[in-house]
Amino acid sequence: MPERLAQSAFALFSRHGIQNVNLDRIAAHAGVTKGSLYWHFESKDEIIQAACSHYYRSWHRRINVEIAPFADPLERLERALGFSVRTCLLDKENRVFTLEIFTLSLHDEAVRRGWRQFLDSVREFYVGLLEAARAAGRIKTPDSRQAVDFLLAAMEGIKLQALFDPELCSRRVEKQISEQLLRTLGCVERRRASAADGSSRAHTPR
Amino acid sequence: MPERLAQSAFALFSRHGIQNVNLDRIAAHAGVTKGSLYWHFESKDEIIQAACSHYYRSWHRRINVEIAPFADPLERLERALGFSVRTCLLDKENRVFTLEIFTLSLHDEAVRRGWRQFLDSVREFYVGLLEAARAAGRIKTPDSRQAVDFLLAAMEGIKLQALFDPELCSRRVEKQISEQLLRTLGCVERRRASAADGSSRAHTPR
DNA sequence: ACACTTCCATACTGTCCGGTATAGTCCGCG
DNA sequence: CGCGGACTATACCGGACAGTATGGAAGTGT
Repeated sequence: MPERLAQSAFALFSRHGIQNVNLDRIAAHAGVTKGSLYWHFESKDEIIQAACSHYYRSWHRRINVEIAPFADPLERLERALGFSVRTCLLDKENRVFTLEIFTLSLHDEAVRRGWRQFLDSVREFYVGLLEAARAAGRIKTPDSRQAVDFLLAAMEGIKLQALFDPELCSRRVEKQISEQLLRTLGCVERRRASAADGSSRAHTPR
Repeated sequence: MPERLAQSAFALFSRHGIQNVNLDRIAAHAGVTKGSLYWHFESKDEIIQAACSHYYRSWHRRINVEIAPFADPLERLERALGFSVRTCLLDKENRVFTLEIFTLSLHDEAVRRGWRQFLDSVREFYVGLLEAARAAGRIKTPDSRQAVDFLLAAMEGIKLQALFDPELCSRRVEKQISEQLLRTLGCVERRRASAADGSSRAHTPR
C-alpha cells in the first residue's frame, strides 16, 4: 500500500504539480482515503519523498532496460543518451515532476539531498559508460567527469527549453541534440563515419 | 507605487519562493498594506507578472551595462557569456526566481508566454553578438541560432547544477564553463591564442 | 465649502488543506 | 472466542491566505 500511494503521488504530482494536488486526491487515486494515507506516512513531506524515491528507482530501471541489449560501449552510451534526451523532450511527466522537485529543493534540504544523491548515481552511471567507450577508443575526452557534468547540465537545460518551445519535442530534434551532445563528449568514430559513408545514416536509431 | 510593489515582490519571491510569500508581506516590504496593493493590482497573479516584468527589464539593463565598454565583437560575446554564467552560478536570487517561474509556467499559460518572450529577446541578443563575432572571423559556427539555443540550454542546466553543488559557485568554475561554452560556439582565435601565448591569461577577466 | 478621485488602512470572509481524533473492520494468534 | 495490531473511513479542526467591503486621508477642481 505505501508503494501504491507513492505511485499515485508521483502520477498526480507529475501531471498537476505538487501544490495543486492535495492528500485526499492522492488517497483517492490509490483507492483509499486520507486516514489510510496517514497510517502509512506521517506528512505530505514524507509522501513527496516517497514519490521521489519511486521516480529515482524507475529512472534507473528504465535506462538499464534501454541499454541492456547492447555490448558495444559506444552503442550503450548512445542509447543511454538517446533515452535521456527523449525523456527530456518528450516525457512531459518527467519534466513536470523534476521541475517541481527542483523548486522544492530551493527551500527544502531533505529534498535537495535526495536529488543530489540521485544525480550522483546518474553521473556515475554516465561516467561508467563514457569510460568504457573511452577505453574502447570510441570517445576522446580529457576529463570524463567534467564532460558528464556538462552533459547533464545541457540535458536539464534542454528539458527547460522543451517546456517553452513545443516544437522541440520531436524525434528529429532528439536526434540532433543527441549528436550534439556526443560531439561535446569528443566522439571520434561516429563523426567520421557519418562524413564518409551515408549508410551510417540507416544505422541511426529510429 | 506599482513599481515599488513589483520590486518588493521580486525581492521576496527571489529569496523565499512564490508560494512562501503572501500579499501582506509584499505590501509591508513596500511600506503599505494589502489594501493598497489591491488598489494597484487585481490579484496575486498580476503581482507575479509585475515581478517578472521587473526581472526581465533588469536583466537586459545589467547585461547591456556589462558589454557597453567593449567594441570588439568577440570581447562583447565573452563578457555577455561571463555575465550570464556568473549570474547562473553566483546569483542565488536569480536562480530562485527563475526556477519558481519555470515551475509556475508548467501550469500557467500567461507566465509561460511571458518567459518565452523574454527568452526570445535573450536569444536575439546572443545571436546578434554571435553574428558580429562571426562576421569578424572570431567565431566559426555553422548555425548561429542553433548554437545559441544550445548555449542557453546549457546555461539553464548549469544553474540547476549550482543549486545542488555549491562548490560550483566559484570564479574558477565560472571561467571554466565560459571557456567550454565558447568552445561549443566554435571560437577560433581564443583557443589558439591561449595555447600559444600565456599572456592572454592576464587578459582573462578576474 | 463641497464633490470627486486616487490611494491607503483595517477588518472581515470564505475556501482550502494538512493534520487529528475516533470508530470500525479484518486478520492472525493463543 | 477474545484480543491486539494493522489498516481504513469519516468527521472534525484550526491556520493560512487570497480576495472583499468599507471608511479615511489627501489633493484637486469648481
